[in-house]
Amino acid sequence: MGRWEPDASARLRQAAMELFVQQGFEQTTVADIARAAGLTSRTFFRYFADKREVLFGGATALENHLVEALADAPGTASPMEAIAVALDSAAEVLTDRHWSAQRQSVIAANAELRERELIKMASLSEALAHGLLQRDIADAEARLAAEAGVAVFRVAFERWVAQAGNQGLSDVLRESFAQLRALAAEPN
Amino acid sequence: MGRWEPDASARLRQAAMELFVQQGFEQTTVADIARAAGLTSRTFFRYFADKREVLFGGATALENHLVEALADAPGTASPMEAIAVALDSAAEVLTDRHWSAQRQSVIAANAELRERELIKMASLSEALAHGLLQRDIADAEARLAAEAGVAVFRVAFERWVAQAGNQGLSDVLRESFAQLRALAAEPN
DNA sequence: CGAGGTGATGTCACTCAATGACATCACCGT
DNA sequence: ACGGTGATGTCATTGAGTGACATCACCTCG
Repeated sequence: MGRWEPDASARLRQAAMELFVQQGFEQTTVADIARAAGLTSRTFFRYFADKREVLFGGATALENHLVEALADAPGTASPMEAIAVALDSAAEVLTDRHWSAQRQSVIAANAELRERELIKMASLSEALAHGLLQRDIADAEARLAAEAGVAVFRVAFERWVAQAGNQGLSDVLRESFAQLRALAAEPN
Repeated sequence: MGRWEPDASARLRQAAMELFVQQGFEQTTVADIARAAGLTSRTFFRYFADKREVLFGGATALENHLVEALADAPGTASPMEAIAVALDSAAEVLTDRHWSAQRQSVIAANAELRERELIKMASLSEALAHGLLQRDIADAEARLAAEAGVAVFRVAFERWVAQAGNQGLSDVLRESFAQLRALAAEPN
């Protein structure tokens, strides 16, 4: 037995999620979270850069996953095709729809958390654009394809967590991509 | 003569911009800004919800402008066409390219400011989507068109402030929309 | 003209997020 | 045993943000 309980980071994440669900993000202090996890605030900030970040630890992992999938996409794929392949692989990580929904509702209820969510999405977009550059796509084209792809992802993800049925994320993504294609093909 | 110097809000904005440019956002305290404007921190927070907001006062005005332009777009316009019309009207507000560039560089240098910028863009996207709903566009379609349109706007705006030449924002926007059309038309 | 209301600002006290410096102490290998 | 290491705690401090209340020039109304 170690001197300390194991998995301090996971305990903090779990305690934070529970408290946020119970009393909301603002009403929960970092000291509350740390106490619930049997630690001190100082230790919280050793694991998370700030109070919000405790909810976004998985975002970096997701981003890496998608970037790898993009790199593995067929070399013959068009930019949007490659982006679609990459986003589709998110379904491999986001398996627990209920947990995603709970996290989404905490984030939706707080402006600061929505901001953080957005910058994570922007980071994802940049990473995907960078991946397209590796495929000799021109800069503006790559950024635009990545931005549009992430826009599709956001819409699809929200539809996926909110749906009454049990459609897979992949299917919702496919439908949303088709919708964008239709929209952009119209004269403008 | 009034008891106080006029335009407290404008003085705070100006002092903030100068200090941010000189020493950066983080290195500037709210007390610094207030002192430079001949006021106290407490008064700063009466005008701005938080320290970041002093840079984003114009965002609401821009949003309103675009929403009005969207409402004025021809009823026959397709969703993307209407969005393009609305975004084009931004050129009427964003006339001072140098000021925009200066503001952009302050924002780009700080993660918290980038977050705030993103949520303003998201708010713009929501407002535009809402405007499309008024035109009897289906929800998912409206959100997607708005998201894609704002993605185009972001790319175009950055190109506009960074360019060496003197191309108008309208022209850059038109080019970026054409680029999206080409990207989305490709098989995926 | 004087009394009282109004609105913008100041003052004070406080909470909480965040960080740096330094102490503690179980465990591990030598 | 012994010193190093790493995870944690303790303490002090800064700065953002807020609530309660005071101040005071100006305005209006009797």
